[in-house]
Amino acid sequence: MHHISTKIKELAQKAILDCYQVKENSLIIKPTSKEFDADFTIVIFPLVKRLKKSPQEIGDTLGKYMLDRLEWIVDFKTIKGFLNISLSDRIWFDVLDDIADTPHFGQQKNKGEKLLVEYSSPNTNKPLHLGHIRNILLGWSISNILETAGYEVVRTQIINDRGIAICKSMIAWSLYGENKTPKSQNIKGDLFVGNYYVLFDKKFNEEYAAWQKTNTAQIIFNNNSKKLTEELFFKKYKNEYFNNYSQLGKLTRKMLQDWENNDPDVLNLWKKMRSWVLEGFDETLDALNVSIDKDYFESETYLTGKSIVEEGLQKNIFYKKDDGSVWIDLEQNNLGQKIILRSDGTSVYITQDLGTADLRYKDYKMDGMIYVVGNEQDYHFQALFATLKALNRPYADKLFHLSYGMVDLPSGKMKSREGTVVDADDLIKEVIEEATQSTKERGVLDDLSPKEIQDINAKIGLAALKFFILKVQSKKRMVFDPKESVDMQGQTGPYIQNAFVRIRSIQRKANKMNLNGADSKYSILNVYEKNLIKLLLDYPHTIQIASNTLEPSEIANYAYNLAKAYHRFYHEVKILSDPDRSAVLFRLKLSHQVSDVLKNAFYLLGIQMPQKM
RNA sequence: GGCCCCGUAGCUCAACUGGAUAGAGCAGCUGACUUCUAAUCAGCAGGUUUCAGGUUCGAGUCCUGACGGGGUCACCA
Repeated sequence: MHHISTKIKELAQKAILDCYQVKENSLIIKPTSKEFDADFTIVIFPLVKRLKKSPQEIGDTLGKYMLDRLEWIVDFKTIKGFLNISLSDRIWFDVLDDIADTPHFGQQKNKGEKLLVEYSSPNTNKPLHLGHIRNILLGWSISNILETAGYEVVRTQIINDRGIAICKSMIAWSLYGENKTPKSQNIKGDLFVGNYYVLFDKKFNEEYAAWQKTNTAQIIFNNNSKKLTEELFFKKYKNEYFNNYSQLGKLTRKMLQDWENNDPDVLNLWKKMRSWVLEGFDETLDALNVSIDKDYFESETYLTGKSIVEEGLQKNIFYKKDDGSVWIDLEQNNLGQKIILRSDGTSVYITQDLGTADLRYKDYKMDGMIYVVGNEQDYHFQALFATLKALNRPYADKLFHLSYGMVDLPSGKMKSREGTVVDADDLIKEVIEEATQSTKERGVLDDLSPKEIQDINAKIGLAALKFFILKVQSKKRMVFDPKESVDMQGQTGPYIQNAFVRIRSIQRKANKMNLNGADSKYSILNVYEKNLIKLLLDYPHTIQIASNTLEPSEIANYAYNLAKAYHRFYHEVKILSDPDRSAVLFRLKLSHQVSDVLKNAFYLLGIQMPQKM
């Protein structure tokens, strides 16, 4: 019964075959648009040329044929090149019954495939920000969607916990930290460490500014300035200063070497500070109500890629230049030459990713992987996938880059140097605060315990934030207006929650009225009811699309449309006070199914439903 | 400059993948709570889908070329 449209399509194809002895495979069937009174529409135009008959004649012939064969087709009309088909109400009652009888409606059957999803993937030197939030929400949501679409899913991340940037915060803490800890300062661990990362930059800039006045610096400037102003020259020279003259730079590079040589003091410091950051990350993920099954750390995987480099060289998939660096030729994929290993034998970004991929295969034997990473890395992933393909990895045919656009502020790009980065924890706090204000004003939660109130406010605030981000197609760059993100009216998460809460409220009342049981006498659907059933029927299809296109926004927009249709229905139709008992029971049943699907769809987005609001 | 992505109402986004008169929300204006929760509903207004060509019965969607925005072209990640 979930396949009304495919049934109609098949019948239409049969009709074409029987009436015109022509086979038509790419028939288009779609829901009839609102301004016409029918249920499904078959587009006739493509047939006109082949059959050399008028659209009207073809439509009428096919319509009549179908009307005669299927009892639940009750009418048809050919308008211009469109054959509009009307179905009997009974089929929609059957559909609703069928949905109600389907346990876990929307859940597709097991595909027997395991997919690994990578998201979040932060650096352990500063707290998460708005960009990470988009990443995490997309990763979490697509994981849920894939599970519902029948895949087994493993949620992972790769944590960048090594390298020069990490050492900067370690140096700053050793020099200026006075043995303070997140606990002693009562600061969240990731923010605590991030502050030292910022402090390093500040101290380094001071050091650099002082150095610029020295004779050495002036000589360098005079010899190399090439007409640049002093300011501009030293801006460009910063990196070289760090590597060749800076005291702090020297300390930092020394620390990285010591780290790679397993110096116990450095390792201890590194472990301590890393654990602070990771604790902080955990808190943020908790606050967002998401989780990750398995962490991979670059500190653990950065060496493993090297065995793959050996393998690639042996199989002549990679080649070595005279200086010792290793490359792969991806010219036939239009991706040029890609470096796989540095001339000094140390690994680069892609080396790690090759290693991590194999490590994951060893751990999980997955059939494929999805990397949730910003679109500035499109090229990297093309190269990575092509390389894994060249290496003939068993999972190489099912690798996807869920490439999402940057998040801008109304004022423009987020820039850490200009302090315009929106901190994840601040943002979460803010949206919950906004929800709290709102529920307080409206007084709807007054009879609940403080804990329940807090819980509901968190659900509402997070719904606003998450929906605001997930409703946008992932590949599009989006503008994040903090003011709009806490909006709770119109096309928002709370609007959809509100539809759910209205249904719960009705159900509570219905229970008190002892309105239970089934009644099948209700037989005439109004447009609002029919519309809701049609939308419910769309749900599995929507999951399919979202899963195929890796697009949570499909679910977000679907949920909005369903909630909107319910709000309309709620306003236009008496549910409990209708004198016809069979109507009441039918509408309760319909409402219940709507609430189930809304709840499920929101689950797919990682958003929870409150019972009251 | 080469390659990749984006361009739809004042703003934020849709448009079932080529189908009928391009839809929602916000902001603005008007109306609906003694009635199942008004975080709601209805209405008004808002568009040469950046531009110019092309493909065809039919283009916001496909192709070409401009223009505008962003990304990327590291032995960074």
